[in-house]
Amino acid sequence: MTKTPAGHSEADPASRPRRVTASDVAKQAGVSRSAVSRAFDPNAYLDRHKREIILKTAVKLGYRPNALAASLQGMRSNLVGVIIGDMTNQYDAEFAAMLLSRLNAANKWPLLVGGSMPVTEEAIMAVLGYPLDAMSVRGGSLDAHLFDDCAKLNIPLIFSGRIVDAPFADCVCCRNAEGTAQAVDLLLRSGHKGLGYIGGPGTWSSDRERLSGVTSTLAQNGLSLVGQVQSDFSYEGGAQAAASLLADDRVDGLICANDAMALGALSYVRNHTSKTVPDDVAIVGFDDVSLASWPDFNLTTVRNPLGTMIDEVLRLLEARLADPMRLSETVMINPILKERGTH
Amino acid sequence: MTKTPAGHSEADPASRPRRVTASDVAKQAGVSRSAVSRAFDPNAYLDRHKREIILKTAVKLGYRPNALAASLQGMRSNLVGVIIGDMTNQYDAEFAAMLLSRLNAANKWPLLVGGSMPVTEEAIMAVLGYPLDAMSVRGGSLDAHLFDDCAKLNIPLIFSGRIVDAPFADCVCCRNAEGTAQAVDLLLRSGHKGLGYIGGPGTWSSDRERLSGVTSTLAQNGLSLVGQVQSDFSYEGGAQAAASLLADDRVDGLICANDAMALGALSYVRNHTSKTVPDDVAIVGFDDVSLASWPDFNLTTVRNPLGTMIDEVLRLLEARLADPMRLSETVMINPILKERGTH
DNA sequence: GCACTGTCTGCACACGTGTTCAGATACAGA
DNA sequence: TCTGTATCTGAACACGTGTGCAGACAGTGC
Repeated sequence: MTKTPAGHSEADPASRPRRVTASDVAKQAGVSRSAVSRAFDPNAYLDRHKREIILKTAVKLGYRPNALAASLQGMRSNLVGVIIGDMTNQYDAEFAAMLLSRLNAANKWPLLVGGSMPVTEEAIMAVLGYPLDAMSVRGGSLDAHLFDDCAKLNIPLIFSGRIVDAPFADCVCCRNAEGTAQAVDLLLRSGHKGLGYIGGPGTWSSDRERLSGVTSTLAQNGLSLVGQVQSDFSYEGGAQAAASLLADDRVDGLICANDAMALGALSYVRNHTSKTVPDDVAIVGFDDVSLASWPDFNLTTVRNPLGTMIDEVLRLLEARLADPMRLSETVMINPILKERGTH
Repeated sequence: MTKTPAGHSEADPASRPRRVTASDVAKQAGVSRSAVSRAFDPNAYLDRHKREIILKTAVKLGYRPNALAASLQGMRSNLVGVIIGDMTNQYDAEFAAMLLSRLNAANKWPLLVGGSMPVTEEAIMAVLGYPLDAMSVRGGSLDAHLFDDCAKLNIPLIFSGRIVDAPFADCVCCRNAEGTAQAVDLLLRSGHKGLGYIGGPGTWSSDRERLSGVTSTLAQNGLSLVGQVQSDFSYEGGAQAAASLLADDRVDGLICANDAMALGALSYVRNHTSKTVPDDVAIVGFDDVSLASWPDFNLTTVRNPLGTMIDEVLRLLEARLADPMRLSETVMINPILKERGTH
């Protein structure tokens, strides 16, 4: 751990584990460090010729202002924390892909928490150690005291797929109940009255909303669910749930809380029963992931509009950064029924 | 832009857009700022009682040491740049999901570039403005001068899915040619001799290697490709390519450079021809994404072992951080043929 | 009492940057 | 020559943190 300061020996640049600094550029170009700093600000007074020299030596040395040091001066860090659920889930992966590239395009740099494992609180705490401009939280369930921590650190929160009532927290969410209500209406119209529901674990509010859209619409028609299973949002889980629900011969329609489970159910019916879709069993999903429109599945589903969702997330983010004191805003997005071949 | 310093008025914490700082905690707890700093270092001398008080007020105020300010002192930033290709691609999404959560588990925080759009050079330059400990690059094609920039900034690079010869750059890559060679062998053994190849744009080395594995193995058997198409690694592209190749009746086997295209090809054969798989046409993919094993597809494919790949990426990362001067290491990973139902 | 050790503390510096501030230079107008 | 203005410059500060350093204090052995 000798930690040699390496004495600025220009001879062997590889032996210097330091980052190139503005002082290095200044020394090399024969100007003051302030001048280097000014060279990167188009509005600062600086001799045109001198600026040219500085920028040229900066390129030569590979200098790049340390964004972190800059953020100490009260500048924006342009870092945005992004808490992603389970990217092995199709919809979350598509959401992440789009959100991340949109953030990049807006010159914001996502610091990611999550991926395939459940997000731990230590992970969130660790990432709060960085001076984030904001944090985007996708679905999931987080302890409420996290909000307090973020509030104390002045880090605004933007939720998607979940409504949270907290100051300086904005939300964008799908009208889940309306979506599943439309799905039920569709199945009733196409003559399927023995409906089974494949839901998630019920821990997320959006999950519960989707269920309530089903039950209330059935109730309006004087009906109720024939069967109901809590599953795990996965393809395999959907297949298992379908197996259990279809053991009851009255079931001639399955409403699923997401597409992955709907695809699993569809696969189960095709490969493990003698029934046909949609004549014997209708299946409707939720989300409209790209797979749903593949001819192999051609799944009827409720579209949870990804683009609109992310447009709103970014709009809310910009608005919050522009005015940190603005009132919380919640945007509700209308789902769109996509009628394909499974109803 | 009045930029009020907000005069430390404890009355209205919401009007103070500053982050809670070690000095704030020190003032509140009646100790010196150094003591606060030491309270977070378990090995530092500090009165046990005093440490307790400090940690308690830190929690109350929501204090969290600014990791960025700490990184100025020569500490690791624990930030790792991650350049992801196209996460709407199945394999890349699975790769990203696993890599990101593994990084989290290792207390490294991924700063993401990319997602669904091609990665721009400006984006990479911008993210190099942060004091990254390292950068992980997945496949794709990046300008060589990027390597120079990283070298000048002392940011080690770790490539996956691509071999790059540069100092302080480590690589982990699949033996692509061997993988497609196994696939060709399999098809020849099962009696398919009229092979067509669906490749990528040919800009990535791994893409070219997969092709060469096909052609060389065919040559060893005195054969050659009946047809060949350059596509775009997508499901739709695969379907189109299959349509074009199968116009030639001699073609009774398709080797695809990735699973997405193989699934597209499979779908085309099923839905737009009278041929059956695998009797009339055999199809083999590459990667073994989770969809490939779904009963709906049951795709024979060459497994590009994700877990092993990422294990190695993390091992190389740790090794490089432990010894920045170590020689470049390239790890080659053996693909595994997964025989399912399409050959 | 003296020397020594182990524990504890605050001051002061360093890190790399943006920006203020006072001063310098050059040039125009009177 | 003097005043004023526009352009330019470097020193100095601030940001929030970790840590070296010197000193303080208490306890122990002689």
